[in-house]
Amino acid sequence: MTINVAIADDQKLFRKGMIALVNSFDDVKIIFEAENGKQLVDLLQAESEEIHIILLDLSMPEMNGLEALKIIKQSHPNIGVIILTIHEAEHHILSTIQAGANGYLAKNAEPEEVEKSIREVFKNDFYFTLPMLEIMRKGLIKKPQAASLDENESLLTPREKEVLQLICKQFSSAEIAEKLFLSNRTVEGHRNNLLLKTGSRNTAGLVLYALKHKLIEVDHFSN
Amino acid sequence: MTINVAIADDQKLFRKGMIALVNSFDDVKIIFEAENGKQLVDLLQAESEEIHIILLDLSMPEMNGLEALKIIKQSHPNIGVIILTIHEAEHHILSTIQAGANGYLAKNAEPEEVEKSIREVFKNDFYFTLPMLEIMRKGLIKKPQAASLDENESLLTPREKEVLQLICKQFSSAEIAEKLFLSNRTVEGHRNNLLLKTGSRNTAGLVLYALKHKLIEVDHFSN
DNA sequence: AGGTAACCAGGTATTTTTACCTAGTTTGTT
DNA sequence: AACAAACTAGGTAAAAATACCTGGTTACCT
Repeated sequence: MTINVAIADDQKLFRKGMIALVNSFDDVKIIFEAENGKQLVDLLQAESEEIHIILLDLSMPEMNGLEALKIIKQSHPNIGVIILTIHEAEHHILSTIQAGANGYLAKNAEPEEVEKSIREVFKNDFYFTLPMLEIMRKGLIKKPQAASLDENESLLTPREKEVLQLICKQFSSAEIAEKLFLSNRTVEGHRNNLLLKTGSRNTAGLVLYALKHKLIEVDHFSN
Repeated sequence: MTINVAIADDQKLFRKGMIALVNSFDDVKIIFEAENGKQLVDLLQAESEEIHIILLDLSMPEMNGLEALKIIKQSHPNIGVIILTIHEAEHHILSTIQAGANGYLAKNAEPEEVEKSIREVFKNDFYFTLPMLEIMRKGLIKKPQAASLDENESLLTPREKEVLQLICKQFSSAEIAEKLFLSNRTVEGHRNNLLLKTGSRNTAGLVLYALKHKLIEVDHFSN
């Protein structure tokens, strides 16, 4: 079976080179080419042949690769998209993966890797190199940094955390005191310690601290 | 060349079955087995043969797979670890990837997939199935709810948003007034309107509102 | 030309928070 | 037994936030 490939890249020479290279692979055929994202999307709509793989450059005029990727993934979720790029910036990689990219290929990659990536994406739906997986890992670690930060949580005593959580629920010190059967002054004391320990200037800082250290979740609140 | 594999799983029957299966593959050999994470780590230290792949169960007594994984990745970063599990919960997948897992294999997978995953991890250092990639993507996506909530943002005027952002940066009304060349009373007026419009009871509520409506980002703050 | 919304700003009063103190009790640890 | 840490709670004051008013200006829309 033949793998049908489309390519989008604004650099004509590079594009033509890639077309020649890809067509030299067994059972792999370039169906059409585009020189920007807009054209790619249009040609894809018009194309009658089924496209399996798209080689997509990120930096293109008119409509860049990321925008095109998002559109394509909506209309043709089954097409495997391999990002072609010189950029190795984490940001690019992460945002393309979020958008649904199936693979990533450096423009200075070996010809063998091009072939491999196409076949892998066709077969397994994705192809990522090891350094990329590392970047993905880093990207994943960013959000649930709870693990790295909840050591600091131990900076706060259980009672302080409890008070902090109630502060984040928009209760005043007096209300918190009532809830916890404490004196207002005690709660104010905890509050002061919280400000000191977290290095915050006021309630706003406390809420942000609580969020950063996963003591509360944004979604839990009603407004 | 032979791929040397170790396996850790507390269920003896399953473990023995996997050993038989894996040994049936060409040029793949089980070197040793462990029935919990602790034993795996110990045996790995003692082993003289080079281990290429570890098949690792997550739920094990004594020391679970995740803990073992972290330890192993520190001492033997080049060993490819494939997680064996019945769990398909996102949480497990994400935390194992963060810990450096090289692949993921459902316990009800086809025997062919077991072989494939071992060879892929050995060759490419990782093997993930499509649904897993989807989960990784979801984990990478920061806050896709933005679209649903930023309609409400128009509830606040530009000036109000500006004031709100400064409130979240822990500035007092007086400081905000100074920054924006306004009277303190004006800022207090904006503050009042913010409380009214957002339905908050105090500053804590304002910060949470700002977060929910993506007017600020948690990561941007220092404490 | 009138209406509306955003923006600015003042008055007055109360509540809440923040700052800087001290100090007793309990609990757990060495 | 001594010690530290957590929890409790009080005093005093200043600063800030909240509540409820009023009113003026500008800009934009119809």
